[in-house]
Order: sequence, then C-alpha cells, then structure tokens
Amino acid sequence: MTLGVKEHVADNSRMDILGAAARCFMERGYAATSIDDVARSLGATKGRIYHHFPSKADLFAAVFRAGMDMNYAAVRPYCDLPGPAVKRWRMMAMAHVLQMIDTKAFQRAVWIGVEMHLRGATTPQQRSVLNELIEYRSNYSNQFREVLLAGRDEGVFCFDDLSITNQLMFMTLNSPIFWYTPRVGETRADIEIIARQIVDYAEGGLRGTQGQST
Amino acid sequence: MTLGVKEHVADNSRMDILGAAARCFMERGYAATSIDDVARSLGATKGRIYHHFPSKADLFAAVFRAGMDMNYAAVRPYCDLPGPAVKRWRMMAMAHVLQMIDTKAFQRAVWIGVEMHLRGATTPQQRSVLNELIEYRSNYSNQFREVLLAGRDEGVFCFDDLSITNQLMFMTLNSPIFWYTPRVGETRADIEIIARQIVDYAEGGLRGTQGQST
DNA sequence: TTGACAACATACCCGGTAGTATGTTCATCA
DNA sequence: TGATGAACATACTACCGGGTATGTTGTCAA
Repeated sequence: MTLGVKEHVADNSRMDILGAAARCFMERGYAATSIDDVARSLGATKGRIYHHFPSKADLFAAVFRAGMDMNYAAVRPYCDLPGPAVKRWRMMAMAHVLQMIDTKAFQRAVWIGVEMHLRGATTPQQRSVLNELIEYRSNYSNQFREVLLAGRDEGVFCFDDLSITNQLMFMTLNSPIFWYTPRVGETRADIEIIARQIVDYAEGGLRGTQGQST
Repeated sequence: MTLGVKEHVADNSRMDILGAAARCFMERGYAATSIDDVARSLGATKGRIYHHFPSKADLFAAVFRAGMDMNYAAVRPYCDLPGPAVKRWRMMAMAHVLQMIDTKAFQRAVWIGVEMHLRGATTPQQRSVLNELIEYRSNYSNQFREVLLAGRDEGVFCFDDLSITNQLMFMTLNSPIFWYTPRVGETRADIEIIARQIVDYAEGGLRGTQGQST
C-alpha cells in the first residue's frame, strides 16, 4: 500500500505548485494572478500547471484546501483537551496564530477564497466547489465557537452575540496574515512573543471590560 | 466664489461614479472590476468614466481618498476632546465603526488600496499616488496611536508593542466592512448595538487581561 | 443666433490571459 | 528492448478589458 518513487515525485511537484500558487495569490490576489505567473515563479510553463490542475479555479481550491488542512492539523491536538475552557482556548488560539504566521501564503489564499464566496463566485460548478471549502472552514470555526460558549458558561468569557464575537476573534487571530513580515535574525521566540500579544488581545476582548480593576 | 449650476451637475456626476466604483470594487476587487462594469452599473458607458478620470488607477485613488475624507470628518470632532483617554477613545472608536458600516463600500476600497500598497503597486507613478494616500491614512491612524499611548500612561490600557496593538485594534474596528450586511427592518439602534459590541471587544483587548476579577 | 465647450456615447486597437492541442523526453515494465 | 504513459514544454486560439480616437448632443455666453 506504499507509494512508489514516481508517485512521490509527482506529489512533490504538486506540492511545489501549490506553494508557488499560494505565494502568487498572496502577492497579487486571485484575479491578477495568471497561470503563467505561477509557472514562471517555478521556472516552468503552463503545461506543468495544467497537467496537475484542470483549471485556475481548481488550483486555487487546492491551495485553499491545503491551507485548511494545515489549520486542522495544528489545532486538533488541543480542542478535545480536558480542563477549563480558557486554557483550552489559549492553546487553540496560540496554535492558530502560529499557523497563520508559519503558512501565511496559504492562509491569505483561504482569506481570498472566503471573500470570493461572500461576494458570490463566478461560475456555477466553481461555486459548489467553493461552497464545500467554505463549509470545511465553517466546521473549523465551530471548534472555536464551542470553546467560546464553554468559556461563557464558566463565567470567564463575556459576550452577547456569538457570531459577531467569533468574527471579531478570528479577525484578531488571523490579522498577522496581513501585517506580519519576517524580520532578519528573527528567532522562534520572537515570533512567539508576537503571537502571545495577539492571543492576549483576543482574550481581553472575549473577557470583556466588566470586573476590570482599573 | 460660489459654483455655478453646471459645476454642481458635474460634481454630482463625479460622485455618482465614485459611489458606483466603490460598490464594484467592493463586490469584485480591483483587478476583477472593469471600467465597463462601473459604467454598466450606472447605465452609462466607458466614455463617461474616462471623461472624469484619466485611468482606472486614478478612479480607484479617488474612491480611496473619498473614503478617507469621510473617516476624518467622522472622527475629528472627538479626537481633541478633553477628559480621560478611554472616554475619548470610545467616542473615536464608535464614530469609526459606525463609519465603517455606513460607508462600507468606500472603506472596502480603502482596504483594497492598503493591500495593494503592501504587496507593491504596479506602475511607478501610480505608486507615488498610492503612497500619498497611504500616508494620508497613516496620519489618520496616528490620531488613534496618540490616544492609545495616553490611555496607557493613565494606566487604563495595557499593551506591549504600539504598532502591533494599533494593527489589532484597527483590525477589530474595521472588521464590519467584511461581515456586516444590513438586515431588513434594521433600525439605527440595532446598528449601534452591533457597533457597541465591536467597541467593547476592542476595549477589552486594549485593557488586557491583568487585574481581571475572574 | 452661433460657436464653443462640457458631457457624454461609439467604435476601434492591442496587449494579456485562460484554456487547448500537440509535440517531446524519459523512466518503467512486460 | 520496445512500447507505453507520465510529466512536462511549445504553439496556438479566442476573448476580454484598458485605453484612445472620434463622433454627437445639449447648454451657455457673447
């Protein structure tokens, strides 16, 4: 049941394309990115891309899916942990933020996909593909909704509308995909300091301003 | 020194174009929006657009500038008010959020412009135009930076890096441009309830989690 | 009244891009 | 060893969209 050498080579090539496509989509957006751009950034031509992906929309969908797969993998270890909700939330949030930083290009593509879905995708069958991915992302989001509700039940989090709060929280946790850029000589510890500030801010927002000492 | 009727008509036509362009840019993004799209949404043709704006990039820049002008107008009344920083911040933040909701299309265009600047605009002289607008926006942002620092000096706000915190705060306050959509039968009070939740979340993030009772 | 100009519409050009059709090369396997 | 197919490259088409060049119409001022 193991894969042969050839399959590994093909899979690696596919992955390389996904990475290059993610960078291109991040740098220029979906519409402004041409298949030739992606190919050029690989030192290849369109033929290579269209050999692995039937269309530009499918390539983009694959990038989207790969990004979400990474997110699931990063957060899943923490979302079934026992103990207080806040602690579990912090683990999940930290993993999520670090994931945003580490796989920024893919996460930007996910963002672009969500935006495209919100304003209504172009063709009909592309819409169904995108809808499936959006639902995939929605399930991911639900993992956080659960822990948010648990935190409110425990009296730690304080918010009114769950949907709005979830939006605000993800907006915060996702934000580094827009403004983070790696600095020269930056260590893992530096990145974790940044991530901690983001998580702290989000936690403050979720706890609200009631019961504040100052 | 007053304008004649003709000038008023011309100005109104220009404004109509700006509004339609803002909606198009919001719905399809910059690259995917064609001049014909904007014209069609006005029941007109390209000629009308190019009569008022020399290029697509200039049209976009005008939308950007108009959006920022609205923001300045909305927030300026509050940013020189005396009293505690938190109170001043809340007034400014509330005005900003309501502005995001009320002029969503223009604010989305501003966002798109910032994104374009971050990844490096296309042509050389467009880049200078965009740079000027980005600086315009940066000045706007500085009004909030000042009140953030004042709030920290007063011991109310608690954060480490000012730039990161400012990013997180704006990410929160701007977020309705992405997920807010007017509901049928929605009153002004309903909108203010939403805005209040956003401002509350942001305030919680700025105050941090230290000194929390729970 | 007329001519001059603003405010558009129409018609056209041309570069770029998604997608296709057709080579070409190289490894693998019978 | 030779044939087969994967993994590309090359060449081409059709179309769309920014920009321009050129009408057309209504208005106002002298």
